[in-house]
Amino acid sequence: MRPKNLEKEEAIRTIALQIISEEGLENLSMQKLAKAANVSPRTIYIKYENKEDFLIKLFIDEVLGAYEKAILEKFTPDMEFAAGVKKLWTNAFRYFKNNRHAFALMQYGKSSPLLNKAYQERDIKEGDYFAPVHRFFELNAKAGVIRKLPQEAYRALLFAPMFELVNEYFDFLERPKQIITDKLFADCCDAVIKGMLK
Amino acid sequence: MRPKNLEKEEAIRTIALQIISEEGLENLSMQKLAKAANVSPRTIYIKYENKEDFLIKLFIDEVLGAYEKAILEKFTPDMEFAAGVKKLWTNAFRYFKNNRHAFALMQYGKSSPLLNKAYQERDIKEGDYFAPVHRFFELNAKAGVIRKLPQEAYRALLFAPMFELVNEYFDFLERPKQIITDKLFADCCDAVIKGMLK
DNA sequence: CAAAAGTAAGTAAATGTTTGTTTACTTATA
DNA sequence: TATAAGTAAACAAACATTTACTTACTTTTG
Repeated sequence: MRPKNLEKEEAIRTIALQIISEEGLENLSMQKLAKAANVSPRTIYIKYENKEDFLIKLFIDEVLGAYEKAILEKFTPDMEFAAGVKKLWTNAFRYFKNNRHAFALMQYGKSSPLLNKAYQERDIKEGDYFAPVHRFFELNAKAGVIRKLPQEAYRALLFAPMFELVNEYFDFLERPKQIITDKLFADCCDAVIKGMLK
Repeated sequence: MRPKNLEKEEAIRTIALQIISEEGLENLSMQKLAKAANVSPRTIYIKYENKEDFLIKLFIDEVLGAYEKAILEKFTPDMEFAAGVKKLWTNAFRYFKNNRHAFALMQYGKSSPLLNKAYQERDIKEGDYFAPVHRFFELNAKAGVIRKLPQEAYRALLFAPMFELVNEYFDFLERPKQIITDKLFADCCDAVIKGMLK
């Protein structure tokens, strides 16, 4: 049996993210992707059932999974609140800086019904998705360090500004001067922390 | 000369937003839209040059413009900081609750390169886009009420969590119990305000 | 221990469908 | 009656996916 060429599999995923990032999800076609990845359309369909299946797996495995892993590096739920939040923010900033294309598909995850559905299904099925972060909030709320709010509110207050800053960071890459520096990022993180404290 | 039917023009825009919201931007085609709006494809091309032109105008006029108008209602740059932020948040929440389809396209504005480009061009051309909010931050920073940060950081800290909460609000509409209540929304607004104060 | 057989990986080209847009024509009103 | 608004049907190009075939490797066999 002919063994599969792992380089081709990776090229398909990598180039898909590139096209989505540069031209938009609505401009990604299977034929265009195959051509750009130097592969026959059929090759994509060996691994993925159809386009929908491909996009969902790309989103969940390549983007969500890698993001989750990166953000939780050296983070534990029992960290002191400010230190924990700073760790999550710096982890995320570092990861996205090095994975711009993944960030683009991540953003689509918030608007596209297809990916949104995938996200919610995963969230329900895998109860331990971001579980350490859940637990981190829970512990700090119990200890009276932060206000008691639903997890959804914690996520909105803590992560939404971070995403927006990363977005701005990429926008400014195409302009003469970058304003989203590590210093500014840290200042914003402080503001978010302060807002959540009791 | 036969006068144009304004109802048809509106149907085109309304139904486009509906399709984008329910099936995603990538599933909106001109022929599908025409059929759904009970109109010949040609009719769309009377007013709009092509699909790109249509989407950009839909995004800017129907979504951004209406959002801007709604959010600035009874808001002035000289308002006291907490009161001003609360006004912006409640205006936005009310507007989106009544315009779910517009919110969907708004979210795409952050991911789609096409709409993103349109957004940035508008932002540059019309210097007074959200000018009252700009000025509001400027005044409060000068007065020493809030930290001094770039406008981009203010926007990230102030608006990003609000958008995320609206997003959650719509997600929870399809579940047994709504958790994004006016009360929770107000609590989160307080947290954001507190974080920005000096 | 080489050569043949078996097999999944891979390709190029074609499938029928849907796409954005246009053509040739009709309709409604100033 | 002049004219822009509107329609139905058509256009080539691009779409997702499949068909029919070849390739490259593993395993079995003589």
